[in-house]
Amino acid sequence: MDETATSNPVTHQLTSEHRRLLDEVLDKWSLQVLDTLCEQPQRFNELRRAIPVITQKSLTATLRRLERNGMIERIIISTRPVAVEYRIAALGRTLQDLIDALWQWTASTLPEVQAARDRFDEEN
Amino acid sequence: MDETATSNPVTHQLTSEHRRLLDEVLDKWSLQVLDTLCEQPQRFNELRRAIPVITQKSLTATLRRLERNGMIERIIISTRPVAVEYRIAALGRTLQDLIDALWQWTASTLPEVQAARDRFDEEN
DNA sequence: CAGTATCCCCTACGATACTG
DNA sequence: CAGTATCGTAGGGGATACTG
Repeated sequence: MDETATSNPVTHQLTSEHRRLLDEVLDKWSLQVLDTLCEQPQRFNELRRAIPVITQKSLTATLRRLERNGMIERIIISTRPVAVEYRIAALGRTLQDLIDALWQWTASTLPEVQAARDRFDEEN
Repeated sequence: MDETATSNPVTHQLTSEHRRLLDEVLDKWSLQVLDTLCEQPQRFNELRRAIPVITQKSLTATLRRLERNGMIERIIISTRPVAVEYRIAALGRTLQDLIDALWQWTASTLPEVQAARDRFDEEN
């Protein structure tokens, strides 16, 4: 589908559009939400429990943004107290490996990063 | 080197430390700075020219943060008007493939994302 | 249950001016 | 050249209260 950037390590076409897409998808809470939804569909309050530190407001905003960008789907189940289920969309699935790679990267480099921080802070 | 998270897709140890590391390294300008430095070391004003939209202030802040986290090195060359060179550090190199993957992901999915946005916006 | 609606703060960022 | 210093603004996000 895309052989645009196949062997083109240097000249990226980094428009602000591309950067803003990453901004929207890699923002403060998105990774954790996507991560959670990659495992299985979740209801709104299930997500709150899965990510306890997030506020309702931020969770709503994150879900709306991800839905708008086609990363997740919002499914309304018309029961009496309405139920809403969020599930990862096909586009969101394409991010899964990247997200996993990012988490693994943090896990494996955090110790060295912290050492670097300590060095930097005491030099300063 | 790390077989910690090799076959562990579900239970990440997502402490706030890990998330904050991503926040510091994947912030608004970091990707572009790292990307540029991965190609070759750059002086301060070279970086400004490579990323024209960034302000001095933001570039300085980004460079300091990346240096503090061990991603880049700041090398002072004591000439009369002092020269400073920034270069990618070993830790920063470990991010290179991830960054490339992220850019490629944006490039290949942006059209679909925009279609999703259009759909979302007209439904609303 | 799944959200809105407010208020409020804080800091990220831009713009501009200045400096060793 | 490679930055600091200062001012000002927009909005991201928390806390809290309310609703179909």
